[in-house]
Amino acid sequence: MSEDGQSAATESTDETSEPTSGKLVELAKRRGYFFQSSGAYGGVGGFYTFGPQGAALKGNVEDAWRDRFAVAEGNMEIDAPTIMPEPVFEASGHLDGFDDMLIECPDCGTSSRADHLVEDNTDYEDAESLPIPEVEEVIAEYELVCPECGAGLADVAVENFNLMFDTNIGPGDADPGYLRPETAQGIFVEFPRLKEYARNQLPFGVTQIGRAYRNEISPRRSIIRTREFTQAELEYFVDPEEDEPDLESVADVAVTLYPASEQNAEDGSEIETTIGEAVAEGIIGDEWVAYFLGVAKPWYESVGVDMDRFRFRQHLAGERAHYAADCWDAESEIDGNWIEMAGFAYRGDYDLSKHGDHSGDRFTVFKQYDEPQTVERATVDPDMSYLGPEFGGAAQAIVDELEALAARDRDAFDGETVTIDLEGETHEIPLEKTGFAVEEETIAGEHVTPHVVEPSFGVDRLVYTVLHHAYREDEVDGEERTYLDLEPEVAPTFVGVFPLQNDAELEATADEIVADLREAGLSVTEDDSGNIGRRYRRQDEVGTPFCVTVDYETIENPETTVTVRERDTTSQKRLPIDELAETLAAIRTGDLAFEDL
RNA sequence: GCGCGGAUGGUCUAGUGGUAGGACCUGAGCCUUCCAAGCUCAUGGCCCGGGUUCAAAUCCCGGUCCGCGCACCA
Repeated sequence: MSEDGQSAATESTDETSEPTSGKLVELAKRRGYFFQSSGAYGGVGGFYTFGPQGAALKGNVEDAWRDRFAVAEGNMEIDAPTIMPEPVFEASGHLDGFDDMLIECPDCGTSSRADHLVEDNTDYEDAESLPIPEVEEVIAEYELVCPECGAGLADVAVENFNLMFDTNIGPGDADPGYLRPETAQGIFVEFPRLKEYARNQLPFGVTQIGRAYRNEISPRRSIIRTREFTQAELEYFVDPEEDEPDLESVADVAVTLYPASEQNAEDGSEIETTIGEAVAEGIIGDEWVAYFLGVAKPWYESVGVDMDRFRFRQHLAGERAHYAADCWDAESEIDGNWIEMAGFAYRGDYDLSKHGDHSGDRFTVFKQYDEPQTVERATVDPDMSYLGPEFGGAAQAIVDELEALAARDRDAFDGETVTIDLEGETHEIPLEKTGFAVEEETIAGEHVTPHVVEPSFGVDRLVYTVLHHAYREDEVDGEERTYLDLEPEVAPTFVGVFPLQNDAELEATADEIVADLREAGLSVTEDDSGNIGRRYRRQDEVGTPFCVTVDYETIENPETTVTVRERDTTSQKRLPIDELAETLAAIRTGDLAFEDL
């Protein structure tokens, strides 16, 4: 976590320019946000447990995402299994595409892609499709060497490494399955049924919040890169020819963009613009992607991402999947490094077409024309009682050719006989034996494969960013203080309730208040230990926005008020107990501000 | 997976070939009429497995985990 070099790459924006990751990870461990899993058994790499505060924060973030991307957009949410059978991943391309052949140099230890080595140094073009023993043979035959140190790689084993966790479905290994490497496939696979729920009307969107698994070679940076993580994904299915996003509603959203052209430029930099302008100037190539960027930005802000440390970065041509026309990431800055929090991709019909090809089902939507179209169609209905005896085994081939010919060249049926060329031989078929006819057909519509726009969010990285961007250090009355400036909407604990001192009467009143607030649906913690300042600091450190203190005025005053203390400013106001729950609930939903009390 | 560095109560850390000390936290009590105060007491630890040794938390080897760099990140 060195400061040099890294922080120079980006202009840090505020008082937290000093790296805080170390301190944050320590706080997260101590206060129950997240920590290494299975610690009692030595820990396991790339797996983290969200503690009591972390699970609540993550849940709140997921709820906020659901409100915005499912409920507010009118999309439907599903919950698919995390394990799916092998054919799903054959179709999706993960079985091949996620599979790397690695070969490790015995001398210098460098790992290289064995298939790339072969392709670069031999005439083989698609080494990835070769079985491993054959790749090993080729390496030995061509005496390929390590690209780093030049050591010979003949007789070095090629390891197959697939980033997917595999398992067996049921007993034995006849039915392999995989833990999904992204939640998206669970949506795509169910498309034929989901489109029924959408009553075959495009556009429609399906969301899913769930776990995905990748057996990363090297998990890093606490919960930034783990082997099990949570995604919140929206697959939005559109008719590419007709559907258009409501760009107007997000046109004025101000965004920081880092387009590919700027990344490639010598002195490129981020661009401050609006969604509307970026589309007008062609910076964002796809309007759907632009729309969801416009939805995402204010949402990120609402859950507490610092907009001075946030940008959308366009994928460079090289990092884009081949089917993606345009792709942007949402990135946040953590100690001078930009990390990817979400990807917004226009995936075309790639996914649905693949599943349509590989499965027996139809991954299309029937699109009705405004007016039914009448077309003339030439058909044949061959007389098999003639063709069979006449041509024997070739009869079926002749039928196929007649059908093809009718579609291709109606004029061929103008004469007394029809001429068929079949494997060099010419056959004359009497016209009346072909059953040729031109019919009028009414076509009500067509089957179209929808295109997919995919906003895909990493929830863990977002939670990490929210914590990191909320981390604050300041001084209160000369004492150092650490607090988390979490948005009330996502803060895991919303209010702490304290009796000012050890006093049965104060404690009894505090108990009643706690019960009231909990009944109002607020997340409440009660604390009567130590002096009042310590209790305030405790809540500051987990980011609890408000604390209520029951003092002697509360039990003496007929109006029975308590103090409400706000976390960031530590300022206090007195509120009547009977208005407390209602007022705090309104603050949490954003309908009321503490300053206005 | 490779290289470098690291691992001591919940957290942060001191330390030596002779079985560990501090600070903070936490709990109990006293005190206390609003911001980590004070006093008393208490709980709690050498990452795991081998080896060397009379003796290993310390030295050696292997592993696990963490951080960083490389590679990887459809």
